[in-house]
Amino acid sequence: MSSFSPTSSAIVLMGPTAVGKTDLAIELAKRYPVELISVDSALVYRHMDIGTGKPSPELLQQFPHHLVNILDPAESYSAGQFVRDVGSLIADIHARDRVPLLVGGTMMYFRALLRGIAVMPEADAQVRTMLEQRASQHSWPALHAELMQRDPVVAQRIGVNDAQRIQRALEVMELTGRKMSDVQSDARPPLPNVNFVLLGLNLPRDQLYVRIERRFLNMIEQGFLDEVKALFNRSDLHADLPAMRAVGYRQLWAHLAGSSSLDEAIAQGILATRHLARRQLIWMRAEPELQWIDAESGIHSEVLTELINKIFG
RNA sequence: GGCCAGAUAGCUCAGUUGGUAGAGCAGCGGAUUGAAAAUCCGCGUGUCGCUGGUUCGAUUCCGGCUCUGGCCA
Repeated sequence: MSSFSPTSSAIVLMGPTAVGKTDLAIELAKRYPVELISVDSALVYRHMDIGTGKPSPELLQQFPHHLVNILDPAESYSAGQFVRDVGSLIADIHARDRVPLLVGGTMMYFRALLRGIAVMPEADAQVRTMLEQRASQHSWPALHAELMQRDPVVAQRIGVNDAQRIQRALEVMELTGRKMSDVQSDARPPLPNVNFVLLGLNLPRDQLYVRIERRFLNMIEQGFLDEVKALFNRSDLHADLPAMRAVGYRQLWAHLAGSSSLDEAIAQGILATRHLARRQLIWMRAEPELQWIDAESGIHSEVLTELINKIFG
């Protein structure tokens, strides 16, 4: 059996929300010399603990996770920032003769890490405001038509109603003077020398959906609403922030703002979580190297054992 | 018990001047380059409650029945 060098390998553990990624990662951390890196666009935020399913402070102390609690909810993170952060983390972990275990469910971050992401300017609040004003005057399809003139390659893969991507493409042109399609073609895998071992944790869909509902209701029992209330009461936060658009937070925020009953907000939160899980699984299916692990067997999975043995001998 | 209104997709409902039907939501599939737990796109056969009648043809019109609301007793 061939084996990989631990100091050039990294374990990637991805899975839909509520499938049990954290539990499995902790089990691995108990048994092997790994260091955990969270790959999660919501766990980066402080003060968002219950609704994100963040490991408890005790667990985080015992099994430290990189890239957890690194930002205030008023700030925003990005796939590009993630790739920069994770690159140096992986190098450091390898230098300590340990194996990085990247665990999470933000599939775009995994994609950026594995296949690369172009060097592009960060979001620019002024440019975005300007584009939103133009959109409210002329509509997003009109701006899409403009994009079709200026950068047809990118325009053709963006829907005429996809406000977010139309805005981003025009923003990049505004800030760089280059077509986004040109800029994107520069993307390269950022860590070509790291051997990523891809594991995908999954459960049958109906079981996953049951777990999602149970977990959401459990979060409510744990005081999720109070957590959102504390954020809602902060004068510097608002519903359009990336952090406040997170599943569950968005729906409970809307309830606190008076647009739905608590029961409705809970039902909508569960629904949004199911939708999230479905989209996560779609990303995972597109990953040809991914080895699927049944969450039911978890740490006892034969596939997992075999791959782990290849890394650690 | 009487009167009235309903009964159509998993749910809420629209519709067919009689030629076997379509929206929203759910569900499913997909896209995804600094907001990604975001954003966008695609997919609609279901004894049209049951049963008789009229008709070339009934989910549609008529009768009976069943069930569900509401009102009256």
